[in-house]
Amino acid sequence: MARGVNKVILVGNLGNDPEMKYTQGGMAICTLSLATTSVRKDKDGNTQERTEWHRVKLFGKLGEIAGEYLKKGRQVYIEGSIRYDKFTGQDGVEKYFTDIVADEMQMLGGGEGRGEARAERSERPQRSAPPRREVPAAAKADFADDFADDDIPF
Amino acid sequence: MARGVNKVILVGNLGNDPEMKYTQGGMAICTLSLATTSVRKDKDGNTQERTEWHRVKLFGKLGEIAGEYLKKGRQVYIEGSIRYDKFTGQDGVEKYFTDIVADEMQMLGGGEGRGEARAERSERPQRSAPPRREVPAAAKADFADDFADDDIPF
Amino acid sequence: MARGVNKVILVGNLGNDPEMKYTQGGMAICTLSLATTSVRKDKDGNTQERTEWHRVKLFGKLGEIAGEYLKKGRQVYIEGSIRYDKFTGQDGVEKYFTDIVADEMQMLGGGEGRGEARAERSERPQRSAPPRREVPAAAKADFADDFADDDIPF
Amino acid sequence: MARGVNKVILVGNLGNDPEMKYTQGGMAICTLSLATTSVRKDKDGNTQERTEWHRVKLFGKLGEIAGEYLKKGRQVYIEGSIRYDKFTGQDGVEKYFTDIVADEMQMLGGGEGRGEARAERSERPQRSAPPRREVPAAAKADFADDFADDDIPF
DNA sequence: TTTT
DNA sequence: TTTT
Repeated sequence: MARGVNKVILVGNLGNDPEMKYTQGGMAICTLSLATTSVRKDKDGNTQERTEWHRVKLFGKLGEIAGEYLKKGRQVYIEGSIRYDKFTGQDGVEKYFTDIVADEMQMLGGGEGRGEARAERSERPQRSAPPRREVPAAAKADFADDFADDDIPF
Repeated sequence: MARGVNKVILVGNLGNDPEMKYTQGGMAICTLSLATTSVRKDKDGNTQERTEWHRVKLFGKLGEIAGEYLKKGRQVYIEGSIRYDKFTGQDGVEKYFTDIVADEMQMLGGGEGRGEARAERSERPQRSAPPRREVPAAAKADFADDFADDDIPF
Repeated sequence: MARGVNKVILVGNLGNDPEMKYTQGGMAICTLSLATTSVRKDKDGNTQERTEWHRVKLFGKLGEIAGEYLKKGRQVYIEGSIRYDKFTGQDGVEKYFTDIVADEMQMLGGGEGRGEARAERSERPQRSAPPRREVPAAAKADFADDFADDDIPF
Repeated sequence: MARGVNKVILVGNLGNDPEMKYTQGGMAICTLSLATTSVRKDKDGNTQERTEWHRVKLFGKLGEIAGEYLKKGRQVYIEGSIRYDKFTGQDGVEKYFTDIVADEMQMLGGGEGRGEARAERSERPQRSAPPRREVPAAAKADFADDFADDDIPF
């Protein structure tokens, strides 16, 4: 339920391996650095490239799958929403962050030894049993547990 | 032409009237502050709202139309891409900005005295003849002029 | 979970009031006829319009909300997927249908007496208690019951 | 310019090599058969798959690039719109077709010998010089010619 | 800062 | 069949 639409669709390549963290409650938080590059010709006919590096967050089971299967360089489809956050550092300086919170992830390219995974985020992040346990390549079906609300970082 | 997909779809309401600027070359830059609100129930069953304020930039003719027809409170559909920028202030502190660069805009809601406009951005921002001239409600057809590349702020 | 992405985003106006049906199990099936119009200039500079009429299906609680709040003429945002079906009539002739199966719906325009509703479809269609009962304007939170699989028409 | 939004985003694999046709004016029409598969668990916990076969049309230069680089089995990203058509056969029977008209195409998977291509459709289909000529892998930049309107099949 |  |  909401008022408005906040939707992001990305296809890009990972600049690094996924970074994994876990909340006290054991929920996975996976952070991806995802590159999308646009190209245009300038007035001299030269090709100008510009790369955006998106910080993508995946929570719960979706984050576990991402951490398990994604690797630096891998191409991935992400669907989610934009979230803007502001923190004040110890130095009193305000810092701004923009994240893409993923609802859905799909590995692209298939092929040799690349595995296959796709998952969608349930209504809200779900407890993952023991962190880093073996995760099936295709998730989403058994998002079913409940989470202590304090665990959810948004 | 590009490598990857960087697509944003927003439906929200304007928190303020559009802000207009013009480059030296006369190209319009319209900035919108657009709210999207998501709602979820916390563990106590209370409704939790969270509003994201998107900074949306519209260039050239699309920006002129936005400036002409949009008003505070108005509901609008935006399609575009995410752009991350970093500037270093005179104090030496780095500042980060995230913009949604609009490719397409459509006013929603119709009705009494609300006008109607929809436009898409051409390949790259286009020179607008004299700034603030009368703009037809429905644009896109005559994006045809050329721009000095220095005018394009990205 | 899936292989591939099949996503549709529509903003349009209803050509008629919603059509409601219910499965034997009591699940609502709401069908909308939604118009989207594109415009282009032909070589003579004349404006050419073309309207697509989308057949949108909303199941379960999402369908109940649509049936309750939407009316002919109303503007609506739909997110969903395309589904192609083939039936063979009694005359032995094959008939093809294309539906947009909605995952999410949001009424647009707000304003006087138009109500407000937004909902998302849960993993799979959910049983609605008694058909046509009073439905809150904003759903999605309590998609929780289970459905006999025979009820699900896809 | 338009009233409404009619947007489709697909990621899928080609069931066949692209089919190429050319209008009398020499414009390429490329037709793809693109599979997207969704998976859900039925009440017995069995995995149920359903595959949609989308008929995707790419016109002009975009169609030439598709014809040149895509092959059966290849994974591709398509952005476009839905178009419904009705024809009456010689037998007097009405036939219905649903096409996805592509505005943008991007080959996925990259890697060994797979080439790389992405293109966007210009405002309206553009004349391609000689059909089947050598086409650069990344298009979109020089969509510039004009087309006899009769050539455009929609 | 919007909207319902 | 809608809407502007």
